[in-house]
Amino acid sequence: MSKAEKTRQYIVEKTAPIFNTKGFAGTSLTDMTEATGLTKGSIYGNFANKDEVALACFDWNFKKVIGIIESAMAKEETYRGKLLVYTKIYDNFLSAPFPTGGCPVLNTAVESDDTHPQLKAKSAEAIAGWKNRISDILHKGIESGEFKPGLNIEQTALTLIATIEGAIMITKVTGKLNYRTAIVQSIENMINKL
Amino acid sequence: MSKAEKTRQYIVEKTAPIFNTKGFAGTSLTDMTEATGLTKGSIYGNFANKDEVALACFDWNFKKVIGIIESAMAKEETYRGKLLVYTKIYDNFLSAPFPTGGCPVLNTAVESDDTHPQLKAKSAEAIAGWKNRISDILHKGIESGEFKPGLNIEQTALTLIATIEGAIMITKVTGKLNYRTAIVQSIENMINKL
DNA sequence: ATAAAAATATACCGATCGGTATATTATAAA
DNA sequence: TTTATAATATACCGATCGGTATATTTTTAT
Repeated sequence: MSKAEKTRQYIVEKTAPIFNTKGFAGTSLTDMTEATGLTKGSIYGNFANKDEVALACFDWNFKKVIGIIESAMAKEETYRGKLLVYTKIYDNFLSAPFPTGGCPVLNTAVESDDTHPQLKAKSAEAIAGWKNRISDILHKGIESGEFKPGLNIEQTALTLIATIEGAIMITKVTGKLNYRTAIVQSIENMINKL
Repeated sequence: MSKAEKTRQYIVEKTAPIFNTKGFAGTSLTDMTEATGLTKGSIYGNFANKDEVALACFDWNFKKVIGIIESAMAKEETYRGKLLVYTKIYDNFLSAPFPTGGCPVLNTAVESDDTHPQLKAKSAEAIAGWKNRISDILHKGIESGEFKPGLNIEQTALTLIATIEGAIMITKVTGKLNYRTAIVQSIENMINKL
């Protein structure tokens, strides 16, 4: 890894939490120089503009989430157990090692859908990938006889994602942990009925 | 209504769609003067600062949503029918007369939860009110014998809200209307099983 | 160790940011 | 119709915005 690659990585690590909390429009170059201890010249020697940093930060934040989920799923033997990872892990969604600022998909999607085509595309791609991963689990679970054969795979996957993201939004803005508990309960019920 | 009150109202009407699409940080005073045809002096003669305009705009956008839902619910005779209004109305969520930019609760909650305490408080209040309105319907529906007596009211209300908001986020960012249809289907199933 | 190349810092750009003091115009009461 | 007052426009403030040309320093390959 060259010096430039290390610095690129370092910039992303330091600024990703800022973009995920303040958003793209709310994050300034000054925020970025203060967080990294680098100068504008250094940052712009490694990235073409603010947009490129934000895009790299989204990837970084999203990969972080994926990594946490995938590694937890790997420990589960049943497909139902794998799906329940979402409810288990979600209890720590507002604390480390999850990205500071909450779910990057939710944050980025909501800010960018009318304002930033590139970030919007990345969010949409993230959701599509997430949907496919759940669909894959559901498919295998049906084949193995764990889930009912009649279930609508895509509908179930999308509903799971929608409910999880809605729960994150509600919990973060109200600060009510019992709200989270209630919704997570519903998700568990949903998964256990598959 | 005095001239000033009219102007205040006019400013809110014209800028509310901008705040709801670009967000608080993404909306500039220039956006506001261009949308209203007024000058900074005029706007700041009616509002103390940008924050106050944004807060008034949130109220305006949210009341608009409430109004649409309440009037549709009034036409329904059953409590199940009232709940199903959410699924029916949601099919038009991305078009008029809904606020430009989508659901103001979702948009404002996600942007403000780590950045703007006043807007955060308003979003949280909106969700609390929404939860109470659904809870009220569920309660009356149980009393009338329409819904099963054993159901968890708060949990059901919160799950409904979470799924609806998640669906809006997913639909807006992916642009896939069939995703919306699928999730709305799930919500309908949920309501019909109450 | 040296020289070429790459990475970083300095110093600056014009534009726009949110906000305001003051002058002008329009409103409303007498 | 006049006059006091309220509402709006003008012109400007310092600060910050995202971005860049150039100088300096640090890597890296020889």
